[in-house]
Amino acid sequence: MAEEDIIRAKKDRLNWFKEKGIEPYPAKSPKGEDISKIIEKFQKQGEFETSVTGRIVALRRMGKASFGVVFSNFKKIQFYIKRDDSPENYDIFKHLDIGDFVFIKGKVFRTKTGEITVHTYKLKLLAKSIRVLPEKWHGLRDEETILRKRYLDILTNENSRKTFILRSKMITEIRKFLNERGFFEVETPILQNIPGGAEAEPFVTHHNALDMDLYLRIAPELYLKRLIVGGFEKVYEIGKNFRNEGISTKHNPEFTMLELYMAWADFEDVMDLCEELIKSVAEKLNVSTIDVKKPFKRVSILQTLKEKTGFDFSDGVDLEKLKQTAELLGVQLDDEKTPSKIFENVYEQSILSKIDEPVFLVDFPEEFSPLAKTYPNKKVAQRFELYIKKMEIANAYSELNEPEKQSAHFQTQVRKNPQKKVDKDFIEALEYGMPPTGGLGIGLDRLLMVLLDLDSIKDVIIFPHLKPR
RNA sequence: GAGCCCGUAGCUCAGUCGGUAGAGCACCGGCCUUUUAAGCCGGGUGCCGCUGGUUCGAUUCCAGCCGGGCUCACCA
Repeated sequence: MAEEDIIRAKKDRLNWFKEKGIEPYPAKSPKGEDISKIIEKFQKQGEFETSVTGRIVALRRMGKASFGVVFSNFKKIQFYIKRDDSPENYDIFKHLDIGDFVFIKGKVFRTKTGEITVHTYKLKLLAKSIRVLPEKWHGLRDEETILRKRYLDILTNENSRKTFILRSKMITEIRKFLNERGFFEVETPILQNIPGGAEAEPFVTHHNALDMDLYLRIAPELYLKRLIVGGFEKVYEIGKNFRNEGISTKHNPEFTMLELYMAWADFEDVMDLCEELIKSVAEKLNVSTIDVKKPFKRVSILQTLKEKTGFDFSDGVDLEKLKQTAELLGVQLDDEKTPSKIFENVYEQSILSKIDEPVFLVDFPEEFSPLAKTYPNKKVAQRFELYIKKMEIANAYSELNEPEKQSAHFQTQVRKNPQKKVDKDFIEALEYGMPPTGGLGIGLDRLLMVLLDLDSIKDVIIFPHLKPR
């Protein structure tokens, strides 16, 4: 039977209810007892009367008596219904389909094969389904359908469901961790006039009434630092960033970031906090992918390169020296690249390539870190990036709070890319004075990937971006 | 954006060295009052991703396109 015919058959049964004067999509719903509670209670006290609401996920009809399975709150319980108990109820039952939502009232008992079952004596339709759910045994396997029809994925695949439950728990635990330490949660603009705080291509949108283009934020950084200027000494934001670039197993055009800023702290204080935060979350989620006993490694990029090649970039980056470094280390450089890209390739291929465990890379050249403070008399940023399984998870600095220097860095960026604009308002905020501040950004999608040992960002984003069909 | 792989029924999957397809679940009809991947008897769903080409004949071979996966690039 073709899908169309199946849908027609289901609609026929839907109409049967209508013709009987039974509303197939009632607004009011009776409240059922939680399935896990029913099972618990039965194991303690034996038979009792109960009611359940849920979706029918299996039917075993046997003429004058039948079994089915209802599913609610991701728990299942079997029900039993017999014609002789109530021919009216049995008539309703005969017009139900897998996928329908029902209310069942009955007595909990144990069948002779040992299954805890609700012996139904009242049955009510709560919502009709007119489509075919994925197959009961294999569930939904097709990667594309899983992503496009996530509702069917979480309905049928327990692993997938668990991922998103853990995602929610992860974010809850992060909030708890930060709130307990006196951090203040804020929401800053997603629609921005000047997209700043990161090196990325923004999405452009348009405000009709003002007749002006706006940008979806690529980072909340510059706004959060304004709040430090304003006197909030520990602030954080959890929210989406939008970057108009390629999609991959590690990149979704919109992704969730945690950014936090704390006054009276530098990047090393933030490093301790970051490690503590991630270990605490790993413990709370009860995952074994992060060794919470072992301190995270700390590796200086510039020192390592100096040891390996003799080249020292702590007084600035020379493009020729950088290229020679790459060559010496056997780093593959495909085509024309920006110095910062070459540098990234160098440390990724020569330092990170062997390290799977969490590692803080420190000591980045100042010129690749326009928002970070440097060490005195050096061109080395006080910055770290946390890598786990070769994936960048976090990025942090001692925040640059010297307005002139920040302004100069912005102007350099504009010189390199005339599309960019200097955020003068941010500079002005710094001119009022910002205390010494440490800042941190953690990519939460990627953090979850690492915690759950998943290889694709699409597995941790409940509705990842896909091209329209 | 580039390379490689994939796309068969609503779902999970076979298959066709070129003669337009098949199994289980689901679905339809019948039997069945404690089943549980219920069972038994009968039914067989399909622009074989789309568009062209080669061919007497294409779901199969070839090309282009669409969608997905992986790798790379951009980036986080």
